[in-house]
Amino acid sequence: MSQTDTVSRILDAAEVLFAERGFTETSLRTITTTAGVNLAAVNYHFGSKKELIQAVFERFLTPFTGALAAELDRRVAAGEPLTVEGLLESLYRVGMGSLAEQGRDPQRFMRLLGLAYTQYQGHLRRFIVSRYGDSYRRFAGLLAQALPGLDPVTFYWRLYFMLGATIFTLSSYDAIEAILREDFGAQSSLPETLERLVPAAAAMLKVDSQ
Amino acid sequence: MSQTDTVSRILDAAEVLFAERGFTETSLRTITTTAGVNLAAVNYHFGSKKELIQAVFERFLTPFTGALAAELDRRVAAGEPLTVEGLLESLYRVGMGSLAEQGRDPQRFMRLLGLAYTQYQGHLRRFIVSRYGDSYRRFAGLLAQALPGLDPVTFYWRLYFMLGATIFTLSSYDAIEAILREDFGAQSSLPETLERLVPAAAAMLKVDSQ
DNA sequence: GGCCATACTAAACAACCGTTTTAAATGTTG
DNA sequence: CAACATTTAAAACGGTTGTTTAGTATGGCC
Repeated sequence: MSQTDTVSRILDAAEVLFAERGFTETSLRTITTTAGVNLAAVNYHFGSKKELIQAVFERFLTPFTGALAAELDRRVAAGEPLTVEGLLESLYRVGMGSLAEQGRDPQRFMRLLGLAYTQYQGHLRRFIVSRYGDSYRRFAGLLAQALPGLDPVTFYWRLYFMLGATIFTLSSYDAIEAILREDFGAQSSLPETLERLVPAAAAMLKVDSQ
Repeated sequence: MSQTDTVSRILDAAEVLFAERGFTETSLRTITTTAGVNLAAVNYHFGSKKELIQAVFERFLTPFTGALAAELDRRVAAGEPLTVEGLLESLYRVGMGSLAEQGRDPQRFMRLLGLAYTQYQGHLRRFIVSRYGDSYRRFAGLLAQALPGLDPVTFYWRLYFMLGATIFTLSSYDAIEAILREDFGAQSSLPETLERLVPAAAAMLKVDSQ
């Protein structure tokens, strides 16, 4: 078993288990046994549990923000007008695509993003902000440009409303979908849900202040 | 020290600490020492940590859903037309009021609600659904009536979008407010934020499907 | 005062946690 | 093949967790 094998087996198991139960609720022993590696391997390869958590986020946020930057570059270079709906579509499409092509589950990362906000892990928030703050600010800036005349404070509150609706809904996607399927017999796919989310989120961002 | 004293001191401490750090990250020893009671008191009065968590939720959800029911009754009895904005205002006003009058912090309960969704505590979700599911369904039903012609599946997805925006934003209210205050020097109160949230959430619910 | 149920306390319990240590195995390079 | 650095392995470390036990105090009632 080569090093990269052990490392990625740990990351794979940690990713799934963290998304399922959270960080504190997942022990290194659970991770290493489901990964089929020795307990001490985590501390050997990652140093500590904190650094393992950060590595899990790094592995999906780096390709994601990279793909988003490329997509935004492409649109800007092509001179396409950047509308609110267009930007949201880019965000969601890249989020789905950059993960799906690795055969990984988009909902899982939404759950992880939700945990990063909710859980009591100061180091994680600091890590994400310092590492990916620029990507966030660029997207937010373009979105603000697509909403001229909106005062900045209102814009940022609505940006958080939008993030909340997105992260919260998609991180519970499987549970919500199961409820709706049971109550209405109508099953909906993740792309369909995103097609519902784009106009709804756009309407929230664009509504005239009372 | 009377029984109710010890019980409510434990609940007070647990409420604050749970909201701050989550359930697993808060030990019974931390709770009991900040409450100034003996460690064994939790198991004596509540049975287990799980039941303490449920008791914390019961103490604020029961008055909240009660006040919401009364408010909805009042509006229905008065023959007031129930608009989307009106229902959201009722929801938020009751949420603020029923807690503020007890001198408790509304954001704290939003954080707890957010945790109930995010954290890996199956018993909690089951407890809340079985205990307060009726209140939820009544509010959702009235909101659906205020949105005639909207197909049910789309309505429910948007309801979750709205819940996500609300819970997510308000549970991180203090952090978001601090960021905006630093970047724009404009400080906003919780009522002001809810005034921004009502039209934004209403617009999301009401937007014509593409 | 004597009795009894309720409430509290101190101490110990077994189980689990993240991490470290020490040693064995493996792979790489001269 | 020998020497070396890297990786894996088993075992133990000290510390913390939720819970239980056994004993003490407290307050009301006959």
